[in-house]
This record gives sequence, structure tokens and C-alpha cells, in this order.
Amino acid sequence: MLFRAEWCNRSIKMSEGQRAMIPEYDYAQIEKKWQKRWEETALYKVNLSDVERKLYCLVMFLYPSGDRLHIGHWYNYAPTDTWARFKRMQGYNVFEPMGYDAFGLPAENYAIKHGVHPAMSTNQNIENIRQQLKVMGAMYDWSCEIDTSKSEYYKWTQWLFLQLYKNGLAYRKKAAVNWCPSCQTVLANEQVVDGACERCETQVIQKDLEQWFFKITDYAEKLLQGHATIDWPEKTIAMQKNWIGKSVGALISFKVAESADIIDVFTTRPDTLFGVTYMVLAPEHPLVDKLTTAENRPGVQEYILQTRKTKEIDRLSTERDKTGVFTGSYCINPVNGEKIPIWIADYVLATYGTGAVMAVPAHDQRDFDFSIKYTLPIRQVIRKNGGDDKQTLEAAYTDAGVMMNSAIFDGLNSEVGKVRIVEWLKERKSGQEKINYKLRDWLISRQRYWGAPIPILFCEQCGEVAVPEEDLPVLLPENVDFTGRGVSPISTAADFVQTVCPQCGGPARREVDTMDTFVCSSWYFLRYVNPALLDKPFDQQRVNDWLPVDQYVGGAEHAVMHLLYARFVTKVLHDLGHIDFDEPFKRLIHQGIITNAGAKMSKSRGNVVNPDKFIDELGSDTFRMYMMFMGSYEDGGDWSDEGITGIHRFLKRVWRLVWQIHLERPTGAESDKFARVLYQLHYAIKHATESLERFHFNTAISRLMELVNESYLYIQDVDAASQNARLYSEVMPTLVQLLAPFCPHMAEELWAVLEKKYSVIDQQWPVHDEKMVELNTINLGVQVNGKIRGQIQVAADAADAEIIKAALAHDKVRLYTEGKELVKSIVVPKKLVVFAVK
RNA sequence: GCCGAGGUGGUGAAAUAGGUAGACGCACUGGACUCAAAAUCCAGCGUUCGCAAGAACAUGCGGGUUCGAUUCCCGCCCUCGGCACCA
Repeated sequence: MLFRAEWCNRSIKMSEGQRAMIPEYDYAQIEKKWQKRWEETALYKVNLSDVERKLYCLVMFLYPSGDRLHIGHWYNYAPTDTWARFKRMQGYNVFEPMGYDAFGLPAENYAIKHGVHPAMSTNQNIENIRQQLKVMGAMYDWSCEIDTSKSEYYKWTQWLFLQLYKNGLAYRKKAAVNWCPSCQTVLANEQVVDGACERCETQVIQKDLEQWFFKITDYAEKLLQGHATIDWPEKTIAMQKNWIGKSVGALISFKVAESADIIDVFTTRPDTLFGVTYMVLAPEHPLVDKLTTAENRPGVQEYILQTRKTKEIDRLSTERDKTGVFTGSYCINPVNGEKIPIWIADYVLATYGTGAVMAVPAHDQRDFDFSIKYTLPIRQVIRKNGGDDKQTLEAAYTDAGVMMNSAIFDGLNSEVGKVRIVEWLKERKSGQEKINYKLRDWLISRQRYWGAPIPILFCEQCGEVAVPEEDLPVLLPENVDFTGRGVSPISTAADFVQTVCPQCGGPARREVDTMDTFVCSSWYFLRYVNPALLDKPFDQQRVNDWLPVDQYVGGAEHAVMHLLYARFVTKVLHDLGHIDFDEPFKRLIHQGIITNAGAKMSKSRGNVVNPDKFIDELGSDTFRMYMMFMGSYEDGGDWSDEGITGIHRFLKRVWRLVWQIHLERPTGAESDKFARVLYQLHYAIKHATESLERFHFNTAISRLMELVNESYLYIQDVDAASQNARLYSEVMPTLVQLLAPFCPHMAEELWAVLEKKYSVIDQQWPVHDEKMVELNTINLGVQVNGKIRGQIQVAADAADAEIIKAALAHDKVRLYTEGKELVKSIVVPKKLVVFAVK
């Protein structure tokens, strides 16, 4: 403590002349200079044929809806680039590409409004964005850039469509689909959020349309199983699981009374079959019309009309009262021959299971509510283990238990009963096991212009015909009318629509819808490793060498869209023999969201933080580093104008430190105080490395700050003549290397200041010496009955008995232990000594 | 309602996950340098009581396990994401 007080009176020991020689930290000039040099020397060009120690680090590519990078882009890209740089310094051949998901609505809407062709505005945006990305200083290999709106790319998106089509995984059907009245197009289920369009928040309506689907449901099970093989955030996997919505149960057939018709129902509770007291069909169920008796017809028709209306207005509210109406018909419970009424109700979904449900009011809350409302019978068939069977139910009992009122199955555990009843039904051909999924097929048609045309045509003779692969790409016509009126704009390009059938040579017309842009992004990671390939979408060998992606980083909002689609497409290509792997992204991390004043940034709120301003005023090194320092990467955080000055200050502090030591080079051999610097150096290497590995950038930076702080104390405490020479030869170069992933421009400059060979990124990442982070003497806290009462200093290798003895000798500890019975004494290695007394 | 994540100083946040809570920043306070300011360097800084030594209280709230809990268990309260009548 004494010598600290001395320091207060000392400023940095330098002559005025030397001080004047430390140049200003001119970030603008430095950043520009090194960006130019990196480009000239092709420093970030990756040799893709070298696959030994390959590492594919990928960020979700860019959607160029505007011409500037926003803070979310920076937060995704800059820290990931830091991680990639770190890995490169660790000796990996890191491939870090960037590209553009360039098709999509904003460009088209812009065209409708301003009359600028989407290709023009998109190219312009990409042009600007590319410059900005270069300012960020990321080590993208620009020779591998891709643009999904270029025919060289979408030719292969169309190829992908054809592979799915040929294998029965792409099909067309008429269905009630989600329609966004504002975007004037259909949407996939995944793109509907709370009943509204994911993009523009307009309420989505249902429309019956003939549309293209990808059969993702065929892959439901594989998509679930693959989760076990990937290192992804738990919550993302949970979201996908939930979205796929697997449930195991049975399909049970009920004969319609006095008819040959059969109603199949899906249930997860075959054990409650004896408790069925009525049957419910969705209003859209195909048998509804047939089952409705003459006297019930007016009521049923009225009900169907009404549900259609409510569904569009208010289908969101789950707390809505359940409604329904009796059809007049009955069906027979296969297990006991009981005749039960058939109702229709809109709490039954037409699109899930069979669109019909066996109602067990005693053991399903929805059926319970419904039966109370319409005074339908409630029959308990499961009771709680050890429970009394004469209770009246006040709510449905939905747990497992013991079967009752179930004839020969009485007394069975309901879990066993599930299996037995299905066996019983199977023998009589009225039921079987069944697994259902909530997942629906992926609707990929879009009635918009700016997308990849679907490579299908309709021939008067042959019907639906796939465009032969050798005729790809089906080029997007350039001259179209952007009506924005719900018809596919390319239908206005007559010479596009009218074509010739490749099979019979007769007249045919082309499909005028384009593909969902999520199709473009479902395979782009395969294209990056061979972006210029002309005759194939990808080179099989190259792709198998480089994929799966080792580290993928992007927003959590894509959990059930892009991330599910990409997995699906990968699995399909795997099954078709195009690739060896069946998961695209081995390890995934989601960056958090940067808010401003506690709210999500948005133009409408007017709280958008503009990165450009900070890059002008403080430099991109400061900006990117602050993004990493502000909080934990996966949590994101709230923007602060004040916080960023702390990082800028730190960078200037590093700048002056390195320069000063460079100018007044230590040549001495002082070792006592230098030991602390060395300790801090190795401590920083160790912990920064561990933190970086896990994307914990904030704590990694903290360790570097500690090292800088310790170095400052040293050069002030020890006069220049005796300062240890290793400060210059070892500590400063290592510090610069540790900084290189975070602030690549400044590190490159300081590396040059230290007269080291270009480039710092090609240096081996420092490795700590474990001996250096072990202290000879350590401080232990001494706890008596859970409270810290003192500190002792002991040799690091002291025996427990010795430590306890020293601890008991401590004045304060004696105060609390003397005269009392010592019940327990524990030594927690390198941490503390614990006493329990009575 | 269900599934996830979280609640820590004035403030952004740490804590290798049972072991000395608050590392590292920001803000603030004091000192050095300066004619002065800025910049820079050094130091202090959870709350309450105390001149101090120290003591008590502190990780959303209430219980529990333990010598010891931000960390584990039980019950609540908030905040943020996701799902939403899925039989």
C-alpha cells in the first residue's frame, strides 16, 4: 500500500521531447491504411483446397433491404469476426464468407413506389453495403461472395426445386393458405406471427389457392432426431421440437350408425376410450354435410357460416367460449358398442390429425368445458392412484392413474391401458398406433416478382411438366408491370409466360409464381465454397471437405424458419446422395439484441442508433470492440453513448503504452515487480483464450484491461533504466497479438510500430504457461460460522494442518473461536479456510 | 395456459456453478500535471452505523438443505422471448 501512495506523485517519466514523439491515435488514417494493405496483399484470401485444420465460420448472410448496415448487422458480424480471427491465429484455416440474400419484398415494394427496377436498387444497396463491410475490417474472403438474385445462383435454387420435385418432395395442391393482403402474397405458417404477417404485421387472412409445397413433414422425425447430433442452444432446439410437435397415440375408427361411413380420430389417450361420450368434427370435415340430418341442417349451416366469420376476425383468442352444434347423427364406440352423438365444433382443427376428435370430458379440459355448456354426459374412467372413485369432477382429470368404468381393463394402470386398448383395437381392425406432428408442409409459392421463378410449366397436352435441368435457369423476365395487385407480376410478361412444352413441343405456359426467399437461403452455405462453379450447384468433394459449418452465428428469430428449412434441405440432399453430411450447422450461437433506451430499435420509434456516426467519431475498432464489451454476447444489451468512451479511452491507453515502451525501450533486468506483470500477462492469455472460445468477449476484454493497467503501474514504479527488457520484447508484442482479433486495425499498426513482420493475424496465438499463473503465496479468507473474519497468507503448497494452524492464530479468528467448541474445520484449496464452532 | 431465458451497486455487468459477491468499464469524488480547462496519470467508491478499528445488512420475495447458497430444493412475484384449442 505504501508504494501505491508514492505513485500518486509521479507522472509518466519521460522527457518532454519523447512525449511529443508519441503520435496521436489517428484511427481514421490507420484503419484506411490497413484495409488497403489487406486488400492489396490478399491477406484474407483462403486456400479452399487446404482442408487440414479447416474451420468454416459463418454468419447469416445479409438481406440488403437498405443501403446501410444497421447495428444488428454489426453485432452479428463484428464479434463473430473477432472469434474467426482468434481461430485463425490459433492455426486454423478459417473460411469466413459473406453474401447477400438479395431477393425479397422490400426491393419490389420500392420498385412499385419509385419505379426503380429491383435489380437496380438491390445492386446499388449491395455496392454500398460492401464498402461498409470493408470498413468494419472483417476478414471476409471477397472472392467467394454470393448474390442469390443473380442467375448464376438462382439457377441452382431452381435445380434444388427440381430435385425435390423429382423425388416427390415438391407438390402442388389447393389449400386454405395464409394470405397477407398488404404484401399481396401467400406466406408459410412459419411466417405468420400472432395471426399477422411476419414482415409487415398486417392481419393474415385465409384463402383457398393452388400452391406449391415442400414436403418437410416427411422429415419431421429426422429433424427431431438430428437435434441430438448438433451443438445448438437448448432454447432453439426446444423451439424446433415444439414447432414440429410430435405426439404419440393411436388412430381409432368409429363406425357411423346406420351407415357404412367411418370416422377416424387421433388420440393420445386411448386409455380413456370408455369415457367417450360424444364425437366432434371440425366444421370443415368432409363428412359434415353427409352426417347432417334434415332437421339439423339449418342450425349446422348457420354455425358453419358463423365460424368462418369468427375465424377470420378472432381466431387468436383461446379463451373464447367453445361453441358447437349437433349434426343429428351418431357413431359407435368400438370398445363398448355405445351409440354416441356427433357434434361439430370449431375447437377442433381441420388441419391437425383427422379433423375429428373423440370427446372425453372427464379427462380433457376442452371437452369438459364443452360438455358443461351443452350438458353432455361426463364419465370418469381414470382415477388418481389410490384415489376414491366416487368423487364428482370439477375439472378434467388429465393425469395418468388407474382405469375404472372400463370393463375388462378396470384396475389397470392407465399407461399400461394405453397399450392394451390399442392391442385390443388392432385385433379387431378398429385402431392402430399413430404418431402425429404439428408441423405442416412448407408453402413456397409467392405471388411476387423479385424471387427465383419456379421451374415448372403447364402443357395443354402433358399437364404439369418440370423444366429440364439443361434448360435452367428459367430467367426472371426484366420487363414486367409492378402492379402490387395480387397477381404474380411475371404473368404480365407475355413472352415469358408463353412457351413450348419440352416433352411434346406443344404450347405451354410457365408457372408465374416465384419461390419463397427462404428457399434461396436454405442451401447458400453449400455454394460459398465454390461460388463460381458453372456446371454444378456445388462440388461434392469440396462440400464434403468443408461442411458442415463449424460455427454458425445469427439471430434467434430464425429458429423455426431458416434454421429448420436449411436442416430439411441438407437432409434431403444427403438422402439423395449429393452430400455426405445431414446437418448443415454443427455449432450454433445466437447473438442477442441491442436495444436503445430499453426498446427494440426501429425506424418508427425513431430510436435507431446509427453506427456510421460512431465510426466517424471514434473509429470502427472502438465501435466493434464496444459491441463486444457492453455485455454478454448472447444476451445483447442496451446501447449507451457513454459506455463507448470507456473502450475508446482503453484503446488510446494501449496506444500510448506501446508507443512509450517502444520509444523508451526498457533494457534493465528488474524482476521483483516485473513478476506481477508476467503473472498478469499469463493470466490474461489464459482467461482471454478461454473466454473467446465461448464467445465471452466482454470478460476477455476485461483481462486485457487488467494487463494494460498492470503495465502502466510498472513503468511508473520502476525507473526506465531498470525496467525489465522483456516488457518490450515479450509483454508488448503479446498484448498486441491478444488485441488483434478485437481491434484488427490498431493491432496491425502497433505490430508495425514494434517492428514486427506483417501480419499480426498470421502470428501464433499466445499460449500461457501454467506455472506463471500459480502464485507462491496465496491469500485465503477465513470463515467462522459462515462469515469471513480474516485473511491469511500462506505458501501455495502449505499442508492443510499448517493452514488451519495459521488461521486459528489469526487475531480476529481467535476472537470468534476461542472458548468455543470447534466442530468442523475445512480447507477449500486456494480459496478459504472454514471453521464451524459452537 | 404451456415451454424457454432472466431479475445482482448510482449504472453496463463479472463470478471456471456450492466456497472470500460486485472482476472490468461508465458515472461520481479526491489528488497530481496545468495560469486555467480539457486530455492524461494515480487513488477512492454496495448500503447503514462508526473518527477509526470494526459491525450489521445485502444477488426479485418467502421458506428449506448446508459449516457455507447469486449457484441446489419448495412456494410466490415480476420482465423478456417462443407456442397458442395440436385432442
